[in-house]
Amino acid sequence: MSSNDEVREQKATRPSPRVLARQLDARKRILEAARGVIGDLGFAGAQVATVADIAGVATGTIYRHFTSKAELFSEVLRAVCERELDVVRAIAAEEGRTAAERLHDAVFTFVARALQSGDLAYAVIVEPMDSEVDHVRLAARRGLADAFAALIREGISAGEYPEQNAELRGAAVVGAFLEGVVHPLEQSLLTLAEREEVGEEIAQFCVAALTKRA
Amino acid sequence: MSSNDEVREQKATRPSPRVLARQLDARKRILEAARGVIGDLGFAGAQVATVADIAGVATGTIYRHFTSKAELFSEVLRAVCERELDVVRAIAAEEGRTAAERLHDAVFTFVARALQSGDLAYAVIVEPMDSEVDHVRLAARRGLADAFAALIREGISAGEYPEQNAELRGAAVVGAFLEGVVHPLEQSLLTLAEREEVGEEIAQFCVAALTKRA
DNA sequence: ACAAATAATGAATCAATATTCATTATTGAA
DNA sequence: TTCAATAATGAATATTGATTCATTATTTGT
Repeated sequence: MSSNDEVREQKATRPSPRVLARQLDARKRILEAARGVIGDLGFAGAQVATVADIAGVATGTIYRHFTSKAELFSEVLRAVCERELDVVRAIAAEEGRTAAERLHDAVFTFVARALQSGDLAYAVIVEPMDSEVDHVRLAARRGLADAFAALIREGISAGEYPEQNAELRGAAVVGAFLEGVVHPLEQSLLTLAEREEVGEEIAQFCVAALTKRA
Repeated sequence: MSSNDEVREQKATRPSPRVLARQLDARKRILEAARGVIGDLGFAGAQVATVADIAGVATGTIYRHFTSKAELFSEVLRAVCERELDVVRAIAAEEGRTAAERLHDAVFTFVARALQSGDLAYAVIVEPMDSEVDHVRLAARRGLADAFAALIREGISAGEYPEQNAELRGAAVVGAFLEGVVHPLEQSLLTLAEREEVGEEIAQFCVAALTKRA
């Protein structure tokens, strides 16, 4: 059957050699460009054509890597959120420290990092876009809330905290520090010292919130 | 000059009698319809034509009352937010109770009311729409944050709370209870008892958060 | 009741971009 | 080097729903 009379169709070019690398690179450039555009113009000013321009590819090329604008931006958002979630999880998993200490550090670190990233954090946390993209944002919040809920449960087991609704309080902790990030962002850029001051204040707020009232 | 030769243009119809009332009514119906649509379909499904249908007017009529879709929905959002803000302010201003008690009640009440309103609360708190509408949402959050910041300052003055960044913590309180509202909403409708349980948990969380750690 | 004026209507238009796809450039095997 | 196949391009198209506005219905003052 190799000498089939329909051989014409058999020619075929193999998938790729270094072309694959080039494509991978283009994909990466597109994602980077998208992240940059979100940071500079927010979701509001993020057009596919702009991203293509900055990435140095044609508009149509973006659709060879992503099925839609929403998918592209979802991917960006997911990546950003996942990195932050990993940081939080890593701190939460540190050994030899109380749950309260780790919770404090996780909040402090998240806030300080977010304040440093400036407008990108704003877009990630609150700026609306597509409902598909928004779904990613909600998932990220849920991920954070779950991580903190787990930490709270640990604290309860260890006797550091009184019995309480860990799920709900995990969500409240997330709400508190996200708003704590957005609030200063609406003013202006902060210095390192200011960022740490905000992070510390919010972290103390969250730790205290889990302690039983008199 | 009353017998001017250009009198034709002078005829004129007076502004209105009961027509004014009818217009006022239409305006109210449009706002109510818009609020209803937001509750049922969210901002996502909120089309001008749908609102017009429900209000019983033509699409074009909406533009005789509001300059744009964004203005219409901004107005709805503003009204909803203002009512809630008034409730919070009223509780914050009650006399003969500690700042902590009033703060507790304000949070409890806000959460319980929001959970009762269901999807409307969701849309008001987190669902994205127009950037103009979003501006109203942010303003409302700031309004709430300011109200709580004032309450915290009062608590500090009264010696109930230690020295702290009232601005920032006010924002954190708002973030905490808004997320506390959204979190349960993502699941299902709650009974009165459940709503109060959530409200109580979040209120305790917020009050505790303002107390200095050991 | 009539005419001038205003109000309401809703189908047609517009706008803003995401998405497509015919065309052109590149690539890989013979 | 040549050719078939794949990749990239970006101008043209499609979509979606807000907004307009010519037309029709109501009002008001005489």
